Amino acid sequence: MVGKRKFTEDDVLEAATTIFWEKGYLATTMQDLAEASAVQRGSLYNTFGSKQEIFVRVFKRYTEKYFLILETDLQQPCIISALDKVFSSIVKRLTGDPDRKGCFTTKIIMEVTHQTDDLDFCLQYFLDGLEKLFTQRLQQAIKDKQFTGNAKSTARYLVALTRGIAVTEKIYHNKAYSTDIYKTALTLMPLEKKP
Amino acid sequence: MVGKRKFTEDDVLEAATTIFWEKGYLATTMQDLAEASAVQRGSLYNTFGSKQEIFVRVFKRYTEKYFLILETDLQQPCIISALDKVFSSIVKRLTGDPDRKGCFTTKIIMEVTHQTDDLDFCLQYFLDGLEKLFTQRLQQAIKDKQFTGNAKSTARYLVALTRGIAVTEKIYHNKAYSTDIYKTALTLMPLEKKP
DNA sequence: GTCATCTTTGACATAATTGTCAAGAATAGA
DNA sequence: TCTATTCTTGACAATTATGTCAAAGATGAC
Repeated sequence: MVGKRKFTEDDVLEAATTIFWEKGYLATTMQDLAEASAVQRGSLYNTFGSKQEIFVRVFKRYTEKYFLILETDLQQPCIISALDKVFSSIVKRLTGDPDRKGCFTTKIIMEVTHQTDDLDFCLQYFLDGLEKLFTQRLQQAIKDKQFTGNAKSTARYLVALTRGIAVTEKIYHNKAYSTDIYKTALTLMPLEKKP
Repeated sequence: MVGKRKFTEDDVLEAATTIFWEKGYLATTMQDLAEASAVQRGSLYNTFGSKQEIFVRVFKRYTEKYFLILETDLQQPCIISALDKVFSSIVKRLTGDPDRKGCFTTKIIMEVTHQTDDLDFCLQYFLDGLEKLFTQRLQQAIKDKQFTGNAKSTARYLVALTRGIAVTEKIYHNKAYSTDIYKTALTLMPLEKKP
């Protein structure tokens, strides 16, 4: 059958996400994407233009979903619970994947930063978003007298910590290990429980 | 001139380190390594066998050098100074590279973990080594009454933090930003200055 | 000086990837 | 029904990587 589009762009992006996640950006070929999405290579070029354009859309799509999850996890009334929820959620996702693909964004950041401006923009936008969400929540905690400290600096520190856990988790893939790390970190923080 | 080896293995490994660092493992070709080391592709196969074997030797070589630096930086008598030295040393190296290659080991970990057992072993050996060195130093600090806390958990937390800084630094490449992160972290730690 | 050994070197066949394109087929609108 | 449009499909040429190998040159032990 020829003449009418036989796929949705979102389905392709979903399939492409898996492939990019597994193989990384550079090692993924248009052939891989075509097979994974069951769409001909030519059609992918027609629809998306290039591998990079597919990737940018994949990454943006992933970013939006990630922000939603983080925002939700942060909505606990108590800052201790909120941060605990964020980290346990991260650890759960990382260690719950039988394929051990690891953290998608961290993998991509370490692989493709400084290759093209379009990619750089996506990646920085992602980290900026994390920082912003943590900062907002910490500012709220300060207002609520649950936190004493600098919101922005602490937010950056927490962003780095999430990335660090992503890296060590890739090697050890051990829930107890990753949990120990973030519990240790949270114990150190100037947090006060006021529900 | 033919008949006698015209290169040293270490020179090849040094050149290969740069290439792997810049391009990552998968994207690096034997052709790249041949050009960078000025050694024919055939000679590389003769001498090392395969790209993976070259890489394993590159990574082990790098690991040894890294351990030496970390061990040295940790040898400050005061634990506060020791950790500050370690992190400032890391940040200095990362932000001091005009090519912005980022952290070699973190990049490789996120790229190639779970591809082959040989690679996995190298990577885990590296992280295990970091943890061990941090643990030993923290145990010493406990003896010196400079630190109260769990040495092993804290060591793992510090390892994760170094990896996290490596990731955020890759994006922002900003010394003040990275410094802010580790200073924020160190401020939180139960450290006491006793020189 | 001779010979065995160790390397280099260029070549080769195979395979994979890329980006493009022309031909063909289904659909929608007039 | 006719036509313009849209998309699929298979094919193509160009490029690149891989792993191997035979020919040939230099060296050192004897």
